[in-house]
Amino acid sequence: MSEQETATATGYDALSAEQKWYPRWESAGLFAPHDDPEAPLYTITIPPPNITGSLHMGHALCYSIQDLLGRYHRMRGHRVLILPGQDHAGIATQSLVGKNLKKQGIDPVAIGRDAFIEKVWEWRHESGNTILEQFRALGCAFDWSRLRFTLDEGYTAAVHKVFIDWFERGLIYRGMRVVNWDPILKTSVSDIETERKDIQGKLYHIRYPFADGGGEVIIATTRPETMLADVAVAVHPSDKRYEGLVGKELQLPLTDRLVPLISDEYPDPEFGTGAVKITPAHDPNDFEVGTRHNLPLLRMLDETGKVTELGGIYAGLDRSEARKRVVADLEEQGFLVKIEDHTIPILISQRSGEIVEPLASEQWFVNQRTLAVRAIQVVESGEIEFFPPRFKDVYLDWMNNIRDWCISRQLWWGHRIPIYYTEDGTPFAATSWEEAQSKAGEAKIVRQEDDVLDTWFSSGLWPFATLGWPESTEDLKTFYPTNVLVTARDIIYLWVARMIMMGLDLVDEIPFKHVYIYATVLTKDGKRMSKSLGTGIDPMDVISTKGADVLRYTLLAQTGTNQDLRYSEERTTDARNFCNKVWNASRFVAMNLDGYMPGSLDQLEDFDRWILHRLAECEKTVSQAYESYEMQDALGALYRFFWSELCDWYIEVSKSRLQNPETRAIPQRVLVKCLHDFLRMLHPALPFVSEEVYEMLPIPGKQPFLMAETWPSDLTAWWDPAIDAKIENWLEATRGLRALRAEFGLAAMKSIPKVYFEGALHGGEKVVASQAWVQELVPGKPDGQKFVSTTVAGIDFHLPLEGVVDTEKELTRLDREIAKASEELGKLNQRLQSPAFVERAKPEVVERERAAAQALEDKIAKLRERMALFAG
RNA sequence: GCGCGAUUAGCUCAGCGGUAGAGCACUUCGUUCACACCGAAGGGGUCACAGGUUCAAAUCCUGUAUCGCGCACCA
Repeated sequence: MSEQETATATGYDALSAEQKWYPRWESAGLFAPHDDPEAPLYTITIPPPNITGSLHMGHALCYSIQDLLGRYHRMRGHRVLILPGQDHAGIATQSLVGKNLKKQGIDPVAIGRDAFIEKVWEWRHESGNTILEQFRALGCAFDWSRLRFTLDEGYTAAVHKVFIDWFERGLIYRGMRVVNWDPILKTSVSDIETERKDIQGKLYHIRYPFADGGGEVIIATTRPETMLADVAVAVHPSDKRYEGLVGKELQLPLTDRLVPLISDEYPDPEFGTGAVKITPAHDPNDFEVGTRHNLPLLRMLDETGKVTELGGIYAGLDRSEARKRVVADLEEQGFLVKIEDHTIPILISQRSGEIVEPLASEQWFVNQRTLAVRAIQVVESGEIEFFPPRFKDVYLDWMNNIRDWCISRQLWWGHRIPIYYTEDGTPFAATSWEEAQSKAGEAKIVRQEDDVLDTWFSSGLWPFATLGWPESTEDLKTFYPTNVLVTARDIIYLWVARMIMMGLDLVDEIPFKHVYIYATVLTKDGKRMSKSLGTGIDPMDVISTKGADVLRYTLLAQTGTNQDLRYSEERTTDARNFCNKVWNASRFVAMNLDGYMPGSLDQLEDFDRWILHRLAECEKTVSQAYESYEMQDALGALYRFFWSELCDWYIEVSKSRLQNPETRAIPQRVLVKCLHDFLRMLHPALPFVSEEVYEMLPIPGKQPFLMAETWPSDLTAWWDPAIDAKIENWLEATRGLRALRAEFGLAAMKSIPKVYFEGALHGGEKVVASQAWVQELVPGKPDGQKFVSTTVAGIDFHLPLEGVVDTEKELTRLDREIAKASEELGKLNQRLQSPAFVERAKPEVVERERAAAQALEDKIAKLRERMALFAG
């Protein structure tokens, strides 16, 4: 499709409007919190995007929501702080800069740690702010004066303090554990940096003979090469097949090692032969078995994925080559029993694309068990609330089964672990070499720990370290705890849980009251957007061609407590049309304000009261929706109010009043009020178009910016269900009459002279006549003319037709109507004739059904009468 | 294997105990002085399936199926 985006003279030009407002808001100082100490507070510390990041659809949604919440609460008069910042993103940044250097022919390893880190800072200053600029384009009203970075000075001090504190409390320890090892990046990686995948692999069955020559045990493995580091074979204590054999020694093939047959709960007797080779250094389960049985820890792979000295003749081979050779040799020497096809689950490292190797290595850990206790409590008690609530269980489930957290990474970019070692390897935690030395006393400090901390360790401090913790700053005292954390569901464990634990432990208060988990943005086919498949849509393309409001509307109008939403091109058209409608209708109002005088809203007509009632209804829905993270309900209500109520009816009905200087004052005031309030309610979602329209209207008490306006507060006074019912009746009558016209080919808006009616319109004659394009609506029945009729909302309309009425056509129409009404009546009567219904249903329901049945009977009778007339 | 979500008009979704709704798409009509990025009218659904509760079920309960998402296991 050729998207000819040429704006017509009457079309809203989003792009130029959007460029205009952001700098104006910013220079007016609207992004920082005001300093009224009496005002309620509203704080969000935004999830810090990676410095390597650029805006994707998930971000666009996440930060639009936060901007919406900020703008909404700002209009509510709250003291709003939306604090932005960035994460240093250890692995992502290090591998990106490393790659860049290699492209320039520089070997990152060769230049050394300090020079490399300098290069990273250079990159960070030149290119690390992309996403912050994109937030501005999206319209995010964040307080840039408080921008934080997880590696800035104060933040680093906070990280050190936590580490030292926890180390000295014994919560942090160093130990040998099996971790996810990326052999390309040569570092441990967290679960979130890996992807689970099932691949078609093999299951190798290998014979391990007993050392005494008496028989054998057959084990099965998917990674045969790891046998080089086997230290035992385990069987389940209840497994009868191995009774009496436990304790005997097995000759480990291809080596000269003997390993014991041990008994442990871990093997599943149902699987394979029930015997499992135990390789503690290369499998987390085996590691635990090894610990239980005090088995040695042998490593047959080094940190680059090559076979170690332990592997003897295989030493130096790559892990995949080693597998081939081991299998070949096993086969040749008669140890290989069989090879089966087997689906095996593997972990792929996101950064390198390499298969993650479970590998034992020295790492630093946090024991989270004691930290978890309060973190569980505050969620169970509801002090912290999840939206949607179902994520509470997800969180609690993980917290209740919490494990130790591996916080060390073998990288250069990040917070270097503040541990210093003496000659004999004793670690001291300190903020500096000097401090460590003084803690060590006599012993001499000889080196600092090389590893850096997991990025989540520092981002876990985000809600308070950004506010100045550990210093007792004004910001910390004022803005902590924050109100809400808006984030994606895949980091509930890695980040949300950590912030809660850290906040409670370090600041002694919850970090936020609400956790809102937003929906995943999918493609129009409901698939995950994928960079490699090219199915991702760049939100910046949408912003630069259609505008940020369009992007925001498309996303926000589909999000609430759902878990996915589908992004599609078609929907951006809806958004554009809506912006255009808002702009055009407002322009129409602006053009019809000749002689406009602000003033009180008295001497209102029914229609004025009706639209004000609908406005009040709209406000109620919108504020409730904004408060409960149901953005789609808010946008739906705004759309309906504006398009289907204000434009389709109120403006149309008011046109004649607006043309007359005698009658125009009131509709002018009502229109200005409706637009004023509507724009205020729309602003949090679509800040640009609302601001642009606000500018062109002569609003009483107008502020320099819509953004600085307050939320409409006087609307409950206009609540009027009686008027609503009355007007709804007129509208229904109008629609019925229009339909009748259309049925007989009388084009819409083409005026016809006279229509008769029977029944009560309660003063709606003029409105119905004008909106159904009838010059005169007269009571009674036409005399001596051919006419057609309809009954709607309890009123009969008779439409005289000049010339010859198509008798056939009219009879068919009446017949169809009778059939329809009869069918409905049948259903109602069936219900009403059932004694159970009449006795047990609520009286008002029975009454309503009775009335409906009566109305249908009347209608059918009239239709029959007309048929008789026509037939005769 | 366990858990969570989804299943309603061609598409995207709302409704969550009282006669099936919206937007888009579709059909017909309309160059009307805010808007054709518009207006009017209209067609289109056994609410995944099977049981149950109830006077009444898209809506509550129990299963089943399909899709998606987690968690655990996988030698």
